[in-house]
Amino acid sequence: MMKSAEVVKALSALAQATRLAIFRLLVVCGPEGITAGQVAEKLGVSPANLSFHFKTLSHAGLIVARQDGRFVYYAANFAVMNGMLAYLTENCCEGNPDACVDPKVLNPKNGCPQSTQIKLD
Amino acid sequence: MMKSAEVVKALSALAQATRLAIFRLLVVCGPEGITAGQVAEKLGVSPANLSFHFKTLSHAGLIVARQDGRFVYYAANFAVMNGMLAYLTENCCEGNPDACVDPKVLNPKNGCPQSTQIKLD
DNA sequence: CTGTCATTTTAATAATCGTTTAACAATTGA
DNA sequence: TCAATTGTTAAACGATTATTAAAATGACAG
Repeated sequence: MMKSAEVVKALSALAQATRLAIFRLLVVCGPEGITAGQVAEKLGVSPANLSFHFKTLSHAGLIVARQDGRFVYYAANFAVMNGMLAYLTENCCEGNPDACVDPKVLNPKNGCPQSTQIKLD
Repeated sequence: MMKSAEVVKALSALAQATRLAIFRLLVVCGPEGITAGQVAEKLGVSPANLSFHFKTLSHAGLIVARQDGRFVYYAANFAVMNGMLAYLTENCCEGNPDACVDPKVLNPKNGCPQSTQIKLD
């Protein structure tokens, strides 16, 4: 179970347009991740600014970096993301979560929406 | 589907210890909500400060207010919360969400964890 | 080595945010 | 109406945050 301070840190990290876009891109890319340069190109962010935001996300535990030669690969940390989501919804509706049900179909294994098409923004 | 700016607003609203505690309390209380005074008492927050944070959460669409006599009841807006969570996990792992699976058992109807005990912090 | 590529760090600036205090509504019951 | 209760608003202050440009690091190919 995550602590409040950790969750606040993770939410703060995501509460910024550029970082939210970075994170969503990494979520789509899965555990292998993509290079910092690819992220910069896809999102049109300057290297210095991107590095600043990577650090914030990384410090919050939401992404992990792995160096490969000259490149640095970044990937989403799904455990922390899921921990944060669980913290937000814990004990919802006094143990009767059906009271806040959403019609969307979600993957029962991880609570992610079951979409077939892939697109961002 | 929520827009990036709305999600950033919702995440910003939750990215603060007091507001996160307020929201979690309201999530547990369900759609009926509780009064501002009860929240103040449970969390030990001054009325002025609480009102300030209510406004931020309300402006982000995460909570709704309803007046009843002298009291103002606040309740979590589950639709916006679920929309925010869906936005974060959209298209995860290029449509193979099993790659980021979490062992926790989640309610397939809404993605909330299935807990039996109720407790905060 | 030397130069180039990929990324990070530093420093500076402007903008936003959280808390407190005090004063201000709105509702109700005597 | 008067006073008590419940909650909101306004102003002021210190603290945090995002962006930019420039310099610096680290890795590799020739």
